[in-house]
Amino acid sequence: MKISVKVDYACRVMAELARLHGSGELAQIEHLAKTEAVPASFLAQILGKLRTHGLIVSRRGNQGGFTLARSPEEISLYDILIAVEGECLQRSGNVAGRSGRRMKQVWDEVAAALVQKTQSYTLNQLATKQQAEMYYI
Amino acid sequence: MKISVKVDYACRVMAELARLHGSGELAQIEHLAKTEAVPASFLAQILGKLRTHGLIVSRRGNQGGFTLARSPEEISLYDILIAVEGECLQRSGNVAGRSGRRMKQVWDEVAAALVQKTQSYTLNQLATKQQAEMYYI
DNA sequence: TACCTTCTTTTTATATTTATAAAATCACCG
DNA sequence: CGGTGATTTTATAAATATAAAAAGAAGGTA
Repeated sequence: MKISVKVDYACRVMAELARLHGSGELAQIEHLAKTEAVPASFLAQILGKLRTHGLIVSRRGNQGGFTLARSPEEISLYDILIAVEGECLQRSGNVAGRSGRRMKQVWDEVAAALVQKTQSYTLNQLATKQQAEMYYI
Repeated sequence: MKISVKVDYACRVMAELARLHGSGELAQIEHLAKTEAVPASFLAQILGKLRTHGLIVSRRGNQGGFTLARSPEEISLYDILIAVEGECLQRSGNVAGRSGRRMKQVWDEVAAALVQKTQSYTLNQLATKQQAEMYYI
């Protein structure tokens, strides 16, 4: 029940893509890896997931790269979570024992709260232009 | 970002302890393992954590076993989570890159929502006597 | 005291996931 | 074509989760 660095990487990179959104330029892996401090080779796999889930689009070849598939307001933290991790707050176990069913019910309710919370954050909230500077004291 | 079987085991066993609460009897590992379908050897370790965190008390020797350290209404799902997993929704990564700080802020807010939700469930809600039967259709 | 029961701690083992890296391959553009 | 850069595949080290077992400590009892 913790946040993997993989999903954190994904969010940071998506935030950077949100900043570049609208400029018409494509961001290359190297750029994303450097500005968000993510290992480039690892990032390639993460971008693959984001792409197959339709959050970003890519173009190969010269001047290729990545860009958001839709505008930042239309992409939520939850979307990124699902793309990278599959599900959020899934139980790895089974429903057994005297309390198994009741516990599943409870976990489902807790998960629902988390879904709601993560859906309330969209990319433009994660990546306002000022934010980049705001936190350098 | 998923629920480990370990913490699910812990909650189920705590629910059973809540059912036995007040009877004056101590529950032994074997009983808990059977009624909640948890591997006994694994359970020994889990009970150790719950004990060192002050959620349950134990007695050795003949007629020994475990019982809740306080009443079911005073033990929350959050307490169990902390005892077994250490923290809830901790980020494994670091705060780096252009979006690192902002993301940490967001994760902290998401975690706060989860803390609030899990604190709202207490053991008596997880273990009402009827509940055991209620879900057998 | 001797002994049995049950918790307690530690050790060991295995499987799975996570995180990372490298290399090979494919597609696009000029 | 030729180069650039995305995409896929494969490998692997490290960490974590899960499980089993054994040795040890404590408490009660005969």
